[in-house]
Amino acid sequence: MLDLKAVVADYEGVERKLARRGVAAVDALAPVKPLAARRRELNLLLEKQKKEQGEANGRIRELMKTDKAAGEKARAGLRALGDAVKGSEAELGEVEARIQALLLLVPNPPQESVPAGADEHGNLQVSAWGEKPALGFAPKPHWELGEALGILEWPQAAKLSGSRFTISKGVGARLERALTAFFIDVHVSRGYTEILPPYLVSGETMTGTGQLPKFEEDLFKTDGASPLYLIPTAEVPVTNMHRDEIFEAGALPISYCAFSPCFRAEAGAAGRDTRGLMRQHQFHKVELVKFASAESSGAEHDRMLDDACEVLRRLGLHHRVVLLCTGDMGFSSSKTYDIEVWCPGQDAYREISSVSNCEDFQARRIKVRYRGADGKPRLCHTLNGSGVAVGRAVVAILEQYQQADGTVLVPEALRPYLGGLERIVAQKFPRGVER
RNA sequence: GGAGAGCUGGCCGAGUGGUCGAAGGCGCCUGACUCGAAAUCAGGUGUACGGGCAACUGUACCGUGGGUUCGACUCCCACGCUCUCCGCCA
Repeated sequence: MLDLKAVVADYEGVERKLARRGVAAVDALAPVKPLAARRRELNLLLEKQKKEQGEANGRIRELMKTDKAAGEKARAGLRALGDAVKGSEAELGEVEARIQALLLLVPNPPQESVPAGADEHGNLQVSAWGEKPALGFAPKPHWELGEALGILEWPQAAKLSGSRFTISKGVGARLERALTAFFIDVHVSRGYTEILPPYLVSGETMTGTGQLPKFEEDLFKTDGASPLYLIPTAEVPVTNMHRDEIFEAGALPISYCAFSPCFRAEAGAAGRDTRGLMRQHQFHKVELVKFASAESSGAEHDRMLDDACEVLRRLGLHHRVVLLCTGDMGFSSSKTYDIEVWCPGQDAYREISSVSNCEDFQARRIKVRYRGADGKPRLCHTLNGSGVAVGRAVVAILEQYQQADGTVLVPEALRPYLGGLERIVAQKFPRGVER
């Protein structure tokens, strides 16, 4: 959320920064301007009225002690003043609620260093690690490999839940569990604290990180009197964990890693990535979250990117890093790097991690602050990044480590987590005939 | 799910209609004393929004939201959360 004070102080400046996101962002902000002016008027009026009321009440208090009759008489005249205060309060509350509702729909302005662009074609490659493995045969996509190996299963999943769900079996299931443990172990060794958060959260929590109110159609929601939402990423509960808190100076940065399943409605993605593991309603992810000071968030952002890349380096997975352009960034982010891993079976680099600096955009919504050198509370900067998506790591391993005979080598770093397994070979599981 | 108790400042805790941002204590900061520290003494110590170049200053905030009242931490209603006991349960 934008700072109303900043919007009022320099409307044109804020507008110019927002314009890099496109006209829709500017249009979202426009109606705030007249409301802010009205809010200021009401604030001044209300303070004046309250001061009058306070003074009048003081007089009555004294009167009641000395001359009860006169006091009773004075009471009657104050009714109007009390009503006026209530009226002003009501209108101010209404105006503030409208401003709030509008500001919640305005995206975070991009940092200066973010390149301009309308969509993913404007993204900028900033680095790459490793190279495309020389397979020497026509690589298969992971869905063919997974099915042939018997470790990934879609027809049965569709029977249970419909499209965009997968069942992992045998080594396939163990592979996800192994990757999860491996990712967490790497991040913990590099200073992150492990968190296992709730997977269902309130609407308030979803609003704190920016999923609501604008992106409700992307979320799964429970029925009932007090509905809850299924988290689309552990970023949501972990970032909201410190809502309304003030950190003492020196406590920052605070770094968390959290495994969770992620639930996404994938509204609007009809027909895209319908095969395989790429785009599921439910997937697993290890998420990184940091709370940093305003001064250090840029450096922490780079460090988080490196932490996410580290797990891919240890797995020997070829990948590249792109800096997202203004048109491709998420709502809450001021700057985002995507890590794209090479998927030879799809002949494409596919996103496996997204590392964002939200600056104070989320912190303002959830009031997470820290004391600066002067002892005054300041908003934290929040950062989040995948470290990394587990299902997509399975995809990359299957596709990059596939062999001509259809087996898949296990990256060395992962073998201790799989009981020393060096190679995934076809497995058979009991199966009846469908009738 | 049922019954009871409670929710006040960083923490503990007083306050049952008016002078309460709120007693007292703890913690923390500053100063005095000390070679230094402890102890002791004195002073200070919240957040938000607004006004002022600034020193400063106004208003609000006692779980949340309503209501009663000239005036609510204090009375009424609803909700949330915590704790204890009972039931159920992986």
